Amino acid sequence: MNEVQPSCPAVEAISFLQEKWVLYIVRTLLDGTKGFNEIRRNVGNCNPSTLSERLEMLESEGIVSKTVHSTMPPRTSYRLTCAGYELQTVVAAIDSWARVHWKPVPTPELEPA
Amino acid sequence: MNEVQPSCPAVEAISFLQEKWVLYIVRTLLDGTKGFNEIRRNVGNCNPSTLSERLEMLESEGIVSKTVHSTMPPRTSYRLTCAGYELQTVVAAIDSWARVHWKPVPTPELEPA
DNA sequence: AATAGTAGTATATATTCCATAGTAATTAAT
DNA sequence: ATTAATTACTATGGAATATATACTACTATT
Repeated sequence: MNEVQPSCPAVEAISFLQEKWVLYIVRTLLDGTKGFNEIRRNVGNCNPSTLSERLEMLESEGIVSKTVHSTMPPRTSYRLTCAGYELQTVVAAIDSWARVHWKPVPTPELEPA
Repeated sequence: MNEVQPSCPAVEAISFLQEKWVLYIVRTLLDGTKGFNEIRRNVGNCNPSTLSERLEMLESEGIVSKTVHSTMPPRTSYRLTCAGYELQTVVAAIDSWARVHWKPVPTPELEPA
């Protein structure tokens, strides 16, 4: 049943959601419009070439929309489209799964000397 | 809010869910127990070294459990743990998002000669 | 008796990712 | 007033990751 059939919607969706940084990017944009470097930081310091490539592809997939406010000095902003915003259900599912199933590594108590 | 904080559950979860092939592997195992090559095929022909590495990590994360039935000839099976099975909510969220938002590339009609 | 299938591992190559530097102009700090 | 930091990227070369392919020893099917 859940095999990879070429044009199954879920397969296509997974194929871009699984690309490195994408879920983090979507997740942080759920908080609102942000600039390039802001995303970069919020996402955990993605390298700029990679982020640039990911954002372009998300734009072409209709998940993210980009607005250039000025070229020099550069000032741009990225936001989720409606379709992109609805990925919040996916992020929420991950989040609640993680809250239940994530066993945090126990922080070792500092032994008093 | 949704920034990458080191030990936030969602961040940890995304960090392995985003690894290549992982979502496909989980998705296909939702259908039940499967062998190595079966997963490999169902997932879209993942290369064996990569699949092996991914399955090991999913096992160590407690998402997948492995049973060796015989070593020679090799016969092994993989299945989701309870925690792994509950990732179905994530897969379901992706699936329903995709059904709504995936615009299939229109197959061009064959022109009659 | 020959063929295909099992679960991987090993190796060499291809693809992807990363750190770093650099751009020109504005703003914040000193 | 001068300096430093910040903006959005691109370019480059090196590092990490993924890939195709061959291989194993044994069984089940043809």
